[in-house]
Amino acid sequence: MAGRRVYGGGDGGSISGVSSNHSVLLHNRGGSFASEPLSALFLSGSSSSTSPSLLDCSGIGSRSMMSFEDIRGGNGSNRSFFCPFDNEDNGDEDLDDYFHHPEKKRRLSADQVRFLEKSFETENKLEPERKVQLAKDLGLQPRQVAIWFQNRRARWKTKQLEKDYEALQSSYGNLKADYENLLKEKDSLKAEIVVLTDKLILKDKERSNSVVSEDDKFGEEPPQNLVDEASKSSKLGCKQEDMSSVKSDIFDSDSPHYTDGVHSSLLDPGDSSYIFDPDQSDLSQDEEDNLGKNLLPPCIFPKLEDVDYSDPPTSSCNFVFPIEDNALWSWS
DNA sequence: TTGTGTTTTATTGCCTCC
DNA sequence: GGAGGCAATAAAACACAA
Repeated sequence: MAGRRVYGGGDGGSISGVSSNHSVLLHNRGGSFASEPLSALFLSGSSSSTSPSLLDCSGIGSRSMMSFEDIRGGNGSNRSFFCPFDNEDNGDEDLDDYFHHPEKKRRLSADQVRFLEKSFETENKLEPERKVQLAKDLGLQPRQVAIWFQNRRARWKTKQLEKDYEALQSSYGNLKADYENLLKEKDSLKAEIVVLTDKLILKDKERSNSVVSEDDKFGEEPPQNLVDEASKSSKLGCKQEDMSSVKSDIFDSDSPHYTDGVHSSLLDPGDSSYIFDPDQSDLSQDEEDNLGKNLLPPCIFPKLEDVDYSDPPTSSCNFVFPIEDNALWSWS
């Protein structure tokens, strides 16, 4: 490890300047290598009032450490970390095994893990005193306790990220459903507009016809006041810039507003201009001209006297659109 | 039994804090 | 500058299907 971290010293263990994991394991399992303070630490472990009873591994002598009583009931792989030679029948074999394969890892016993888990639930950070105490109680090196907590925190973080991801995913699903509902609503409102527009065009034609027949009564030239009124009406209804702002998104279901599925402007209730932004129109100039001149002739708008302007419209059926800075509202 | 994927234990290097 | 945390990673242990 290139001398970066010296295991043991600060953690209560002692590895006499040898810092590889290999050496740590030698110390753990072969107590004869342990320095005096480390031996004292582990041999005093059974005095802890909070720990389950910790056993000295008889038959191993100074090399043996302690373990939970019930850990010993497990299979070979569940032997106590510090008491790997508790099977008297093959003790020598194990001993031999350890000194020839000192790098072998041993998993913590189920009870040790339970104990650590409980401790982790209480507090997922480990103060030095607590670390030493836990190590004492479990018959582990403080360093091992620290590593366990570190790995446990990493696992916890991963799980937390998974939870957060699921929450975000479900939130996204809800937003998407809302968005799709809004799109449907928008489509139906557009259809409604088309129907009403047709009706108005029809009505206007009828009215024109009646005007023409009235004209017939007075000769070929219409009276000047009617010409003026028609001209005024035309200006009111078809100011080109007003019309483009009205038409662009009404007739544009593929507006760039919606290119990414969830558009911030759409979702932002503070952005009242999102529906009628003229810059967002993707119609050609010809189409726009047609919309301005033909599709929405001046007469599709009700005459001023036919509309109640006392309250701003809340329904799209009014033909006056509930938008801020709408030129239609600046007529009066 | 063996191959393979997953979990657990441990190391390394970098970073921050005191 | 040392201690400790974290991310990335290695490697042993384990689980399990074929």
